[in-house]
Parts: sequence; structure tokens; C-alpha cells
Amino acid sequence: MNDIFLKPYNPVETEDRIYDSWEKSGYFDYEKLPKRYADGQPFSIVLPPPNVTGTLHMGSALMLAIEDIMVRYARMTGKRTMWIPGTDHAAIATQSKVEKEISKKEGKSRHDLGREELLRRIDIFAKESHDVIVKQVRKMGCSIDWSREAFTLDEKRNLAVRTVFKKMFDDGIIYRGFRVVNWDPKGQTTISDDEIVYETRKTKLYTFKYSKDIPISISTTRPETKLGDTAIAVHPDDARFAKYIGKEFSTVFAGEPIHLKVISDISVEKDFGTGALGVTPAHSAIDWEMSQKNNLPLKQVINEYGKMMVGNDSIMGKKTAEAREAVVEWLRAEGLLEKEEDIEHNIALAERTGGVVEPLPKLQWFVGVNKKFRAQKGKFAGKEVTLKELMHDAVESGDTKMIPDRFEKTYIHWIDNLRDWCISRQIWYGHRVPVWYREVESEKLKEESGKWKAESEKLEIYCDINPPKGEGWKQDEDTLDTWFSSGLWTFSTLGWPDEKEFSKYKEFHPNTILETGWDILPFWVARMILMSTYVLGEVPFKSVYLHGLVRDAQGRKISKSLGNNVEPLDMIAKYGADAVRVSLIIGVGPGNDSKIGEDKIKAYKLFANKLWNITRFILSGTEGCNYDVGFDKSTEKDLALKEEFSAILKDITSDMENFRYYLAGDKLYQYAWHRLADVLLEESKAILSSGIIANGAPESPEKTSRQQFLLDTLIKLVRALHPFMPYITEEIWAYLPGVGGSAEKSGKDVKELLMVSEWPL
RNA sequence: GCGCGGUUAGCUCAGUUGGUAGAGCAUCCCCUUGACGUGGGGAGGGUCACAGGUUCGAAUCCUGUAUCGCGCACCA
Repeated sequence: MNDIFLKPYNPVETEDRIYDSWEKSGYFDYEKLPKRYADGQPFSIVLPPPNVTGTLHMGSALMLAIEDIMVRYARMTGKRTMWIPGTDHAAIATQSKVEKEISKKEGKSRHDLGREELLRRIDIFAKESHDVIVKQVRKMGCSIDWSREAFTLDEKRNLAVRTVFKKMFDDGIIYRGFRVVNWDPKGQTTISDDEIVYETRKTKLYTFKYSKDIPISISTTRPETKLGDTAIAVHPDDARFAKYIGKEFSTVFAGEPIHLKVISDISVEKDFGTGALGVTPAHSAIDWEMSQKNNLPLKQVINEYGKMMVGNDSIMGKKTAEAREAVVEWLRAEGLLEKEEDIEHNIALAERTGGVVEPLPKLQWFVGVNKKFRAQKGKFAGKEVTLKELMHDAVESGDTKMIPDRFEKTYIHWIDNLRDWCISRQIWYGHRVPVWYREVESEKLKEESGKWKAESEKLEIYCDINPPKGEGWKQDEDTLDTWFSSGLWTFSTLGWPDEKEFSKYKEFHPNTILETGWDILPFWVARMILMSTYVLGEVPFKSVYLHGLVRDAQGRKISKSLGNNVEPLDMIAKYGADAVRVSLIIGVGPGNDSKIGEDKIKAYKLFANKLWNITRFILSGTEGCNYDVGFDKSTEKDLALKEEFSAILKDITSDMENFRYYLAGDKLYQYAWHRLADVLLEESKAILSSGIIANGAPESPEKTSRQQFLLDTLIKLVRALHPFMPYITEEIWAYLPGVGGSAEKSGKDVKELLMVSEWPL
């Protein structure tokens, strides 16, 4: 027996060495796997690219652990495994983080630095962040193919983005439209619906009349926007207002002339406020929709900085909050204010900057999800479809299955509520919109209602993968929503749009599985389905495994402000990656949130040690034992024990096939500790010490049988545990007899690594 | 408003197709000095949120209720 087993297991000393030997073997790359893999089924998965905004947390560690279990299990069952790493540039998140830092340290804004310098700074930051992330992924023991690493903003991915944009543009799916969008005055950019977080705040609901001559009272929490009202809406069945429908009124409201038409719309609730609603098309998404249906004019009264563009002297130029006071004052003075009440109200905040979102009418790029186009590839080839239909069908048809399946409902629900996706961002870090403009009529833009739409018509627009030739072209200043590029991830990482390269990897797409957190189901999963079904006519992956949130020991969300972050690298240094992995896996079913505390990690460090000692006992008790004899001489009792373990392994295999890693891991833990160690090793002590006979004489059959049983069981146990605890099992494997000694140790008999050995049955 | 999930031992949670309630931690008792004290054995502790139903049989399936949490929409 090697002396190494006389000391307790030392993960720190072992893990880096083992990871090196894996990398040197080349087996992370499916093309370099041993020959017998040549006919193996393909197994493909992408790493959900972590944002380069920071470093990994316990949630990422859980993700890495689950995915590595999937990949290692697949490899051990003979599959050609391709796991692709990468990182996400995370546009807004990264830029706002770097901007914040620069402003804090140097007191400079992005405009002080300029586009080029800011991008240079962001690249430096992203690089540093990337390096830490890569180190963390290695430390977790991930058997991921580094030779295929990608970045959502690198050259290849940029080509993929431009190619898809152009295709969508030509299909009329991408359009430039003047619409009310979510504007973040703090970040000075548009954001999508998904980048908004809601916060409940106390606010006042004001009820008033626009003027003494207008007979309908309305309620609002935002009186300052009423300067931009162009209609009053009531429910069509509301008898109280029926006589006014179609009537028009004019007045001067807080210094601003307004003209109101009374319209009816079923989206008005009769019971809220006065039952009538002031329609502000420019500053409310729903009012904007109403204005489109009713052909109402649009009037912007708040600008990009959240300041008033109209009104009397005490309003014009003021921020919205001050203007609100001023408007209320004016209402009071005019005797128009009827009621003030306190209500709870959800306000929309930009997720990244915390700015209060201001709905504003802007000219932006959109992906139209309800726009019909003719599908070219896949099951709908030749048919007229919409993106929404494709996304709906992917899950509805079962082409993509979700684990657990309850998330399929969530997904469908989300798709049904889907609106056009605003993809342009007024930030610098990201994929630049591949569109160029040339003025054909140099008429100045007029900030007057109705004239906005004309603006784009005076421009010649060119969209292509490469810039246009000729004079006077200017590229669109905007960049694309980060999800536009991460939506392409399953195929942009496989060489697409280079047909030659992509065809080589054809069998790896759709990916076998996608593993990610349920919290990004709508953002990322749905967008990958959108992109893949549109571009390739096939789903991006056959299954989606969704893991839950990792919370702290008290069940609180991990957050910076609470300071309750458990640093994966610290825990790995203290207890080893194997312990961290298992503690995150066991007892946590798919889709369920979990709690992680140091105690739990510690408990599995003890398990690693137990495993080490089991090995020590078995190796010392079986020295010189001829493994090749096999089980033909097993006692009945040992045969039964072998059957027992086989049955457990069969059960565990079924768990692995059905993504029940939390059960499989626990069963192995229970067997190893409470069956093998507590019972079988204890009873083996007597058996192993009994059969000692004089030199040269054969051992007792009972002892030989037991020795063989113990070794056989240890070998199978180590194999089955490998996906869960890759480091310690690989280390033990190197010292097991009968399966070929370690190459470094003996020089002869080159043994294959455990990572490419067969899953036990 | 629409939808999803939880409710099982003091705590944290398993319980896969329905078959006499499980683990870890905690508590208490005992054992153990050549695999491991990072150990072993044992005990106490639960009307499986509640009420109906299906069934020979329900923690598990169905209906409803309560309660906690979450998502989406609305939030004039």
C-alpha cells in the first residue's frame, strides 16, 4: 500500500495536480478521447457564459457541479462529450459597472473619456474578470473543453450577430420603430421589459378635473405627465360616461394647451379611481397602445433626462418629481383638485442602475415577435409563421423538454405575454447595430408630434454584414441587447455562420441538454429557442435542466449588501472542490432553491476523508491479493453482497439517466458510509485476520472471497462516485490494483484515467 | 387578476410509478484506543397544514380551504 494513505486526504495538494493530468490527457476534447469512443453517441452542452462583471458565486458553483456531473457521466457511458466554455460581455451590466468605478475613482463620466477609451477600459476589466472566472471553473474540476472557449463579443460571435441581424432585417422581423420604450434616465439607455425590477412604494393618487369646463374627473399618480394627455378613456359599458364618448375638449393645463378626445377602451377598469383615465401616449406603454388603436396624436412632455419640456414657469425644465408638486399646486390654486389619497404603488426601476424608468417615445430597433415570415428550414419550412409561434411550438411539441416540467407552463405563459423585443441600446459596449444611414434630405428633425416618423423616411438605410461603399454613410450609434448575442450561443459556438465549420459539428446541434438557473428562463432560454428555431429551423437543445437559487444557511438571497456571500474559492481551499460539489448537489432537486452553509460543506469533507480511509483499509487488507481470480470462488454471502451493490448501482444509474443527481449522490454516500464502512468493513475485520496460514499455504476461501469482494466494490464505488467527486476518486483510482497501476508510479502498465473508465453496472 | 411552488421530527430537508413515516444536524445514553475520534451503536421526538373524495390501502392521486413564498400582468 502506498504511504499516501497513511496521511489524511489533502485536497489542496491533490486537486491541481489531478486537474493537470486531466488537461494533459486531452480528454476534455471529444476528438482526443480514446479510440473506443469513435462510435459513441454525441453529447453536447454549453456552459451558460458567466457575465464578465464579476466572479462566480455559489450559484455558479452549483451550475458547474451539475454540468460536470452530466458530462462526466456521459463520458463514462461512452458518449463523445463536448462541453463548451465561454463568457458573456453582458453589455449594460459591464459598462455600468466600469463607469461607476471610473466615476468613483477619477470623477469622470463616459463622455469625458470618449467611446474608444471607455471601451479600452472595459476590455481591461473584462479580461481580469474573465481570468478569475476561468480559474474558478478549473478549480471546481470541470471537464470542459478549453480549446473551444468563446466570448459573446469576440470576432466570430460578432459575425454571427451581424449575419442574424441582416437576415431578420431582410425578413422584416427586425424593424426600426418609433415607440414608447423603457428609458433609464440614469443609464441613458433603453432597457427591455426584463431588465426592470419593481419596488412597492407609498405614493399619492390625485383625483382632479383638467378644467372647470371638462365634466370628467380622472385619477393619476403622475400629474406632471397630464400635460401630455391627448385623450380621456372610459370603459365602453360605463353608463356614467357613455354620453361623452367622441366629444372633444380643449383647455390650457398648467400653462400647456391640451386637446382631449373622449374614447372608449375595454382596458379601462370601471372601478379604479373615477372610472376615467387620462391617456398619455408618450409616457405610458399602455396609453401608447391605446393611442395607436384610436389614432390619437402623441405629445412628449418629458425628455431623456427626466425633465419637463413644457408647462408654465414653475414646471418647464424641472425634474418630474418637482414638476409633480408644481402641477398639484396649480390644481389646488385653480380649485380643480378633488381628492388626494395614499396608495401603494409599484414603481419600475432599472435593474442595473436603480434609475426610475421613464416611458419615453423613441426611435429604436425591435424584433417583431408577431410578424409573419416564411420559414426556410425545419418543420415549418415553406410556411408562414411568427417567432412567437416558433417559440411556442418548441416546447408545446416536446422538441425541447424542461426538467422539472412545471417550468414548461411558466415558459408558455411568458411566451403568451411576449411583446416586441427592443434590441437597441444607447451604450457603447456591445455589438454595434449593423445599419448605416445616409441623409437624402437635410431637413432638421422637428420635435413636434407627428413629425417623428418622417425622420426615418428622410434617411437612406443600409443593413448588411459589412459596411456599405460610397460617401456619406454613418453607422448607427447604438449597440445590441446582450441577449441578442447570447441567444445564438448554442450554434455560434459551433462555428456558425461558417457553413464548413458548422457542418463538422452538425451532430452536436441541437445540444443534448442545457443546464441553467430557472431565473433566466425567459431571458436566455426563450431567446435561444427564438434564435435557433428561426435561423436553423431546429430547437437549440433537446432538454433544459433548471436548477434553483442557492441561498445562505438562513435561506436569504445571497447579496452584497447582506455580506452573506460564501466564496466558492475559499470553501474549495478549506474543504476541497469535491466537498463543495457534493454539498451543493445532494438533497437539492431540480428547480428547487437550496441553502448552503459551511457546515454542510464540512460534512462532505468528512465523507471524502471517510472514503480515503475505506480505501486505506481495503488496500491494506488485500495486499498481494490476486484480483484476476474473479468471483468464481465467492462465498454465497459475498455473492449476495455483490448482488446487493449491483442492485443499488442499477438504481443509481436510473437516477443518473433521469437527472436525479441529488438522489444518486445520496445513495452512494449512504452505501459507502453506512453499509460498506459501518457494517461490511467491520465484519470483514474478523474474516481478513482469520485466514492467515503458514507461508506458501493457500489462503482460506472465505478470506480470498472477501478480499475480492472488497476490491471489486471499491473499484465500482470509486467509478460511480467519480462524476460527483472527481478529484479524490481519480486519486484513489491511481493506486488501485488490478485496474492497472498508475503510470507515474510503476512505469509500465499505463492505466487509463478514471475519467474515461466505464460507468459501473 | 393569471399562474407556479412550499407546508413532513427542535432545525434543514429527502421520500422517484400510492404499499406500515426517513436522513443529517441538534439533544440524551452507551461503546470504541491498529481504516477513520473527521469514529461506532442506541434513544427520545411527527394526528406528513386542514377538510372532503378516489382506493383494499394516500405524505404521495383528485377537489376545496388556510398559510408562506415566487413569477407574470396591472398599477390611470
